Amino acid sequence: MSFPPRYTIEPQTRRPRRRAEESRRQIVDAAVDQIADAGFHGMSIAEVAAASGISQSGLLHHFPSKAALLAAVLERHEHDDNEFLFGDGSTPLGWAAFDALVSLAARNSTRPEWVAVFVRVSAEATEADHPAHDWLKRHYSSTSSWLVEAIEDGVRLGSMHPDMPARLVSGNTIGLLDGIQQQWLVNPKGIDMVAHVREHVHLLKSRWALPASA
Amino acid sequence: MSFPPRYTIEPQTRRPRRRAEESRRQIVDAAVDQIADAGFHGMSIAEVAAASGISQSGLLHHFPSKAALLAAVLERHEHDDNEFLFGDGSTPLGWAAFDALVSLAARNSTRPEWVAVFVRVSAEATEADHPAHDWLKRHYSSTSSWLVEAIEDGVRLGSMHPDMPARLVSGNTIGLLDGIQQQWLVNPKGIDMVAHVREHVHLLKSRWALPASA
DNA sequence: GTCTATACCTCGATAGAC
DNA sequence: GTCTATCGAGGTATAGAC
Repeated sequence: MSFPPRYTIEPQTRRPRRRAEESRRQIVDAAVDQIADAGFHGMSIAEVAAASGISQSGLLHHFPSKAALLAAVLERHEHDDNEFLFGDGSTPLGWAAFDALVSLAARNSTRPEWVAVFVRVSAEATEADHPAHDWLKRHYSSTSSWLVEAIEDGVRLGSMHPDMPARLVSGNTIGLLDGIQQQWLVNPKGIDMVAHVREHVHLLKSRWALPASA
Repeated sequence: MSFPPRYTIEPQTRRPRRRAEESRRQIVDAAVDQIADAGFHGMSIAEVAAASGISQSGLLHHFPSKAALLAAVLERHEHDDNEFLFGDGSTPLGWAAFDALVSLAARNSTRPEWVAVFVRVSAEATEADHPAHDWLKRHYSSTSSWLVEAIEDGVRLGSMHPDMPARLVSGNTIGLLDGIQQQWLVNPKGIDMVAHVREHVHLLKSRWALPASA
């Protein structure tokens, strides 16, 4: 029979909460790389597990399914982008919104994995029963209405011409951004994403910008 | 011992050549549908075989591998597009090239499966060891240089401004086309591809067109 | 929270009869 | 030219010990 000592140094369980978050972070990191290389269809949770130093079942403990893992990846992507575009809490208005997209292109030039993730998942998720289909629809509609509102504000503020076709311009701008990213992935050395996007914004300004009036 | 009859009606072997071509056509048709739905990664030759009324091994007799089947699909796609753009043997010059792209968008509006095939395969083939990677690189470089040449001709003919940045404009136009097709797949009712592409071409003309001089 | 073991499926491709 | 049968690999997910 043994009594516990009066004063014990509790093993302290090494902050399990903290460890869990660390594991999740590593897993998402590895998933980003895999999706960037092979798309969601092409990614395997076994390989992601191996790359993040955990067993396949260990991974599934944190993310109960492949789709759940994808959701975590997309959530981080969206969070990062929003942080970048609206980090200071303010929403760019008028031409500032288009200038912000040029900055976004510049930032994306430094993160090819994320560009690849976005390009691949967007294309796959076009399918109606893809696990990211709803995400894609939300992404398009929110990005598009953000740009449309920026244009409406620009018109209201007098920096943009009232005849500017907001929906067409916003769809075209988003499409161009997506399309250029794809070309850049195929040929990173040969394509200057920033120059392309900037040229497009110049073109829009040359057609629709009004002289700043007070 | 038996002699062959003097006059025989040869069994005629039911034109095996003809049958083979018919089988191949059906298989490619089914593959187009499958790739349109699930991409190349997501397509399975077993399902394609089932959909085209042949066994899996029967399919592999005509196309020895999955990659070979994809190649056949892409070949038909490219052949159809070239037929449409250069059907009469002439190459559109100057603004006619951009107008031809508007027509192409109109035609694509009637062929969602082909748009889906293109969007998915393009995104997948961005990966360096994808079986369609070389095809994609060739596609981009040939489309791009066609447009660049059309612009150079336009400048030479005096219908386009010499300051028009040919490479940027051509990359942007191709990118916009690709990006709009993707948006259209997600929301066919809400996106008018032709209107978007036409607006872009209008924009370019408003900036770079020169008054026709004799 | 992480592991091993495994169930169960689908895939691409081959072998060989007809 | 088309079939059945089968191989071997690789996929997601679950069960249960530690």
